[in-house]
Amino acid sequence: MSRNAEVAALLDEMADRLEATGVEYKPRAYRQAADNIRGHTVAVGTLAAEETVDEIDRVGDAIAAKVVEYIETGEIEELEALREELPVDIDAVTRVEGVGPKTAADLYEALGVETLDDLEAAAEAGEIQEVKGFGPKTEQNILGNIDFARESHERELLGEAQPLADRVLAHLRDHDAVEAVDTAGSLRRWRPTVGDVDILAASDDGEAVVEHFTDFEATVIEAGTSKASLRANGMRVDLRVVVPSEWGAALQYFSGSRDHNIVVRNRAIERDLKVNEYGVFDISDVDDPDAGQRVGERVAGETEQSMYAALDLPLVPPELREDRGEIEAAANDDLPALVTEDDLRGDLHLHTDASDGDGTVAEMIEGAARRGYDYLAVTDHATGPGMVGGVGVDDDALLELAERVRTAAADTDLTVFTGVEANIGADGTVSVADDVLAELDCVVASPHVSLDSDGTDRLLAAVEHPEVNVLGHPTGRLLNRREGLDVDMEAVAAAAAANDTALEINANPHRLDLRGGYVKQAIEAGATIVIDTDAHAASNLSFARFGVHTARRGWAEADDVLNTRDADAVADFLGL
DNA sequence: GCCGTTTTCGGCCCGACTGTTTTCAGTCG
Repeated sequence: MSRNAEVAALLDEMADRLEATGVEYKPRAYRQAADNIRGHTVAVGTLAAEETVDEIDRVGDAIAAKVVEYIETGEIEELEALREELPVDIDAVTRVEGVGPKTAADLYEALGVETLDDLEAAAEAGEIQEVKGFGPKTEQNILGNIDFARESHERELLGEAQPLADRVLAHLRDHDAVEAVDTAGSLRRWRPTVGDVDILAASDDGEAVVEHFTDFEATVIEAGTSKASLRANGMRVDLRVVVPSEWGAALQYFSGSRDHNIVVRNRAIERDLKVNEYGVFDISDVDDPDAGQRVGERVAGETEQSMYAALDLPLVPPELREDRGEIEAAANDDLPALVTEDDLRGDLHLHTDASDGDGTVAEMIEGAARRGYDYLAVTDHATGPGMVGGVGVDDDALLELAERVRTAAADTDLTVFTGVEANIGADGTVSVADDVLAELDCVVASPHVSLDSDGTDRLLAAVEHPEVNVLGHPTGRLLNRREGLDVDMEAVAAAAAANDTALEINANPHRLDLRGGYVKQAIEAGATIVIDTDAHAASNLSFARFGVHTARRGWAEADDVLNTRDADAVADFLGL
C-alpha cells in the first residue's frame, strides 16, 4: 500500500492534537505538509530510503525526520506522547460538525470525553451545557450531529456527487430569480472524491432561491436567507446565493482550493489589492484595509475572469487550482490549453458480454457511434492472475472474439480495433501468449493482483513488452477501498515514452487511475496518455467525462492524449 | 514548523457564522 495517505493521516492527527493543546502556527504547517504528502506522486517509503523526504513542498527537516521515523519504526514518538497527553479519539470526535480540536480538548478536561459514545452520553445527560463556554444550544447541536458523524467517514465519489449536482443545478435553473448557477468547491475542481456538493447561485432574491432549493427532493438541514443545506443521496448539498455583481468573486472564492486562494491573495497584497469573496479592491489609498469587507475601490468581481485579470492573470481553469504552480504558469502566460470532452474521438478499453460486460459487440459499437466516436477497441478480459470465476477469455477464444469483432466492424462506419485486456502478474509477465497478442490490434495490460506493493518493476516490464499498447489502470487503486501500487511514475513514464506505450486514465469513477498528479508527471516525462472508460455497458461510455477532467487536473492538452487523434493516427500508434 | 525579489528571523489568508459572551473563541470553508 502506498503509505503516503497513511503518513498524511498521522500528520493531520498531529495537527489536531497540537491545535487542541493551543499551539499556534504549527498545526497549519503539519496540515499543509500532510496535504502535499498525500498528493505526492513518489511513495514516502522510497523517499525515506533515499533521504529525500524534504523534497516535498512544505516538508522541512522536522517533519521529514518524523516521516522517516514512522517508516523505520512504525511510530512517531512525539505523536505517541500527544496521544498519551490527550487520550481522545480526536478524528472521530471532531467529525461531529461544530466540534474541533479545542472543543474536544475542553470536553476531555471537563468531562473525560474520549469517544463518540462518551460525547453522546455526556450530551444526553445534559453535562455539556454545564461546562464553561458551552450552553444548551451547543449541546443540542452536538447531539443532533453525532449520528451523521458516525456514518460519514468516507468522502463521496465524484462519479456520484456530480450527477446529483447536475440535477440540483437543473432544478435551480428552473427558477426565474436565478441568474447564474454553478458548482463550487472540490467538485468544481473535479477532485476524485469530495466532502460535499457545493452549489453557488447568483440572484437578487436570495430568499426565493433558497425556498426553491428546499423544494428539491431531499431533507432540509438548515435554510437561511442566503444559504441552505440539504441531505440528498446520503450527501450534503450546500447552497449559497450571492448578488449577481459579486458572482465572479464568490465563485472564485468558493471554488478554492484553499492553498490556491492563499497564493492569489498574496499576489493581490503585492499589488496593493485585497481579494475576498466580494471582489478585488484597490486599497492603495485606504488607511485601514481591515475596516470592512468592501473597503477601497472595487476593481473586479462580476466575473471570475475579472478577478484574475485584476491580478494580471488569465482565467485559471478550476482543475488547476491546487497550488501546483498554476499561478506562476498563468503569470508567464504558460497555462496549458486543456483537453476537452469534445476532443475525444474514441475509446480503447471496453468490455462486452464475451467476458464480464453487459453489452454485445454490436451494442458497444452503437454506443460509441451515439457519442460521435470514430473508433473503439474491444478489449475483453483475458484469463490470468486476478480473473476468477471464469470471467477471462482464453487465448483461443480471444482469436475467435477478434474474428467476430472484425465481422461486426464490416457493418459500421467506425473503425473497430480488436483487442484484449491482459493481466500483469506479480512478476510482470503478461497473461496472454505473445503470438496471440500479435494477432490483436490493441493490447491493454493491467494489474489486477498483488496491488499492495511497489509496482514499478512490474509496470516497467509490461510497458516494455513489445505487444503491449496501453498500460491499463496503472496503480490499480480503488477509491475509498485500496490505495493501489506504489509507482515511480517518472521511470514508468519515461519507459512508456520510449516504447510507444500509452498510459491510461481509467475513467471509471471508482478508479480515476492515473490520477492528476501522475498524469502531470507522465506528460512531463514525455509519455502519451489515453483516456478510457473501461466500459462494461454502453451507458458506461459516459464515464469519459470524469477521465477528461482527471486529465485536465494533470495539465493535459489534446496533443498529449492518444484518443484525441483520428483513427489512422491511432492505428499508427498501435503499430498497424 | 516552514519559508524567503520584505531571505535565516519574523511573520504566517480572510471572512461568516454560532454561541457564548459583553468583546471573543472556535469552527468552517
